[in-house]
Amino acid sequence: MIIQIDLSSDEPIYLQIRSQVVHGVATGELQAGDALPSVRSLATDLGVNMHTVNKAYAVLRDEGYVAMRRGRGVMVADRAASLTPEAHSLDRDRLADDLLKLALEHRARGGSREEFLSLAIEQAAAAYGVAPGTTPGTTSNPASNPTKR
Amino acid sequence: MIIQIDLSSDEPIYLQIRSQVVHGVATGELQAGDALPSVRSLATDLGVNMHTVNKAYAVLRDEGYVAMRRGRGVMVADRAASLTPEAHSLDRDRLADDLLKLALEHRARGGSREEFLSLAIEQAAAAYGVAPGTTPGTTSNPASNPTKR
DNA sequence: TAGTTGTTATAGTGCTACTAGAACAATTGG
DNA sequence: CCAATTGTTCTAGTAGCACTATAACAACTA
Repeated sequence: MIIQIDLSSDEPIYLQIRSQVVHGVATGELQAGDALPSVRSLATDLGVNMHTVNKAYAVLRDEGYVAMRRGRGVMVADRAASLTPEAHSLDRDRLADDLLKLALEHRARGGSREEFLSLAIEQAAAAYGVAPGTTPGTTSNPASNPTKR
Repeated sequence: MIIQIDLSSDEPIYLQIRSQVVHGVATGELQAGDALPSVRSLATDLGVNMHTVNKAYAVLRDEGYVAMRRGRGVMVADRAASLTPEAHSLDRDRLADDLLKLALEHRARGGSREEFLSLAIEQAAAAYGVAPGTTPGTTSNPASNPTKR
């Protein structure tokens, strides 16, 4: 998996790395067991410090996305195996919270509910890599997202 | 309008203030022309420094939500009047971007597209203060949101 | 004129992001 | 076993942001 960062971005480097790994997990480009570049090699590739990459990986480890073992490296974890119902409920609450914030700001800007929902449907389709109308299975829909952006 | 802050929160104080004003604008609790507490008085009420409130108001001014004039105070702006089509398009792009991020993270956590969309519909309804089934007008739906949370 | 308001300037504290160098411990492969 | 690689931990420094603190200045109101 190719990881790229934007040094001029406001977003911290370690969060950019995190986002891209999460993105890879979401699209299926990264499967459980896949090896990720080592802390040192990725740091060299990106031209950043070792500790910055280490922090990104540590966050991903705390979130259950990867497993780190010294001497062996970093690999994608089987997140489904370590998912407690409480954790899922927390994720759901956080998502609901974030969606509410977006909807409120959209309304404050004069946007309509319909516009918000049509964008939500559009972006959900992009994230899941399907046409907005279809109803695919939930599991594994590898990469292939020829969306704009 | 009553503004409250949580000093123990991770979110910066000035952004907490901003969010609550935006929330007020969204629900209609704050109408164009309404006066907001002065920088100094709100700072005293909240127990924070004047500059913290000033920064919050400055952000709101830059976003077009309020107008500040020295000697007179701060009032809610008529945002619709100062909304260029380009600005609206930018807002839309940002929202789409944020929604895509949320959808991708949701998928990375193993969540389904259907779950994401049902939450989006639910929270949009909460933000617009209507039952999820109805199709109300876009404009003015004052406060009244007896949702959980 | 006096009081209130936003505006600006300087300065200090604490925290986070990032960099830097170094050493240590577990694991792997020759 | 030995050397290389990997994650882990430590100390330390720079830069920027959030917040506080004083103070002065400028525009508006009563």
